[in-house]
Amino acid sequence: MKPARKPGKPVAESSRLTRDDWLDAAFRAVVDGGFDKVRVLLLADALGVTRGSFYWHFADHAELLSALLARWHAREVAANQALATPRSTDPRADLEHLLESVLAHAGADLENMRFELALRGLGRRDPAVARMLAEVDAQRMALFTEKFLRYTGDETKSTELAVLFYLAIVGSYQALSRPKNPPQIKELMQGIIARYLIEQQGPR
Amino acid sequence: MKPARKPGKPVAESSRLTRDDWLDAAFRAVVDGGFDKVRVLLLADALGVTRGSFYWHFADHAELLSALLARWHAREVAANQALATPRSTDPRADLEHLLESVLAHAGADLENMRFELALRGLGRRDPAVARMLAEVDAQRMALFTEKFLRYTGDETKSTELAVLFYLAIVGSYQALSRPKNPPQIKELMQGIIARYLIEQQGPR
DNA sequence: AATTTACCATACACTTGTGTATTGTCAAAC
DNA sequence: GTTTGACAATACACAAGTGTATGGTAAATT
Repeated sequence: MKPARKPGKPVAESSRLTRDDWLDAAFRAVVDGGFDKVRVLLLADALGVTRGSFYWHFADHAELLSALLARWHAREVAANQALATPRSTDPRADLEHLLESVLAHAGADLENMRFELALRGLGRRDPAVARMLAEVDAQRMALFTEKFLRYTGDETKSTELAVLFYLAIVGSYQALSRPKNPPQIKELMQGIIARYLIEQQGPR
Repeated sequence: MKPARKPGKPVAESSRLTRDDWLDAAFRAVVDGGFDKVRVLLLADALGVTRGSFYWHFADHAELLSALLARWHAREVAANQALATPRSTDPRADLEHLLESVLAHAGADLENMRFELALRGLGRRDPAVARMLAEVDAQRMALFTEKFLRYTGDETKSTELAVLFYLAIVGSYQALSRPKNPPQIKELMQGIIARYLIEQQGPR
């Protein structure tokens, strides 16, 4: 009846809250409602406490936001690093795996997509956020370029296709956010790669 | 010294304001600052009057917003209709003209792009806005499909390429909003069309 | 010339958000 | 078993935003 949460246990249903619990709540608020739904009272309600708790864990509202952004950035950089090492010796399978990883499918992916979308909205007003996004975009674009290069062998072709496909993925985040679109667009892209783009290729 | 503004004269520097002046001010506020910068006091300051004027022209803040959205929607539908009738007998030139029209270049185009970006942010919270955007997206996607079809002759190929390119354009609105990108991406797309995608074609 | 009409200013009430200060409480450490 | 410290509740002050009521003014009508 008394969970007795030890440090390091992400139980998230204990009696006392931690700084990360507030960050998770803020993340959820961004996902379903945007950054202006990150308000201290709303988060406190969601967590079942009052605002008094918040100002123990964070100096102010701004600190919560910057911590949230820093966490996102660190996770994205790590994810990109993980994707950088090829998971397969087959360049085609490797490229498709990258596509699947960056495209949003459902569940947690969907949440990350919504968060990133809200983040891009922030980036239009906050230059620091814009820089952070530009850095992550550049990393992912480099990933695409490299995978396309392994697959096609053509340098300029790879950079151009990487730009086109990555921009299409970013665009799909919001122009096609209706139900059952993510699977569609994934197969569409795979089909385009297979049928139109790579005619005169040969894996090295 | 006294302009004596007659009805229908868009002087925009007269003594008294009109409803459209407020809409223009709201548009500007959205372009450089987003929808939450559309506040009655800020607009009044920008227009050189006080908030008393606003509540003569509009019932409330919500009416201003819906009028602004309605104006945008009407203009976009008109623009799409204008683009529907081919401007050239050469399908390739027609397709490239569509690309140029939808891509943002500079000046007013840039402003429209920023507005639409902010609008997509709104659409994530307001289903009515989301529907409006989806309708315009569908119209533009149909345009792309038709132009590609005229160019390639292949039905499924055209729809797939239309989706890919239109999504890339939407993505370019925000992932590449740095200076001197719009011209780059335009030529990148034209190059991709010319070099990779259309190999086995012939205009009908 | 008088009056209406269109537009603007001023002042107030209300709401919603942050931040701060003070006090309360439970569990662990001593 | 006290004491300490991490966490939470309550209450207040403050700022920024909308909306409303009411009065002022200049131009257009008549």
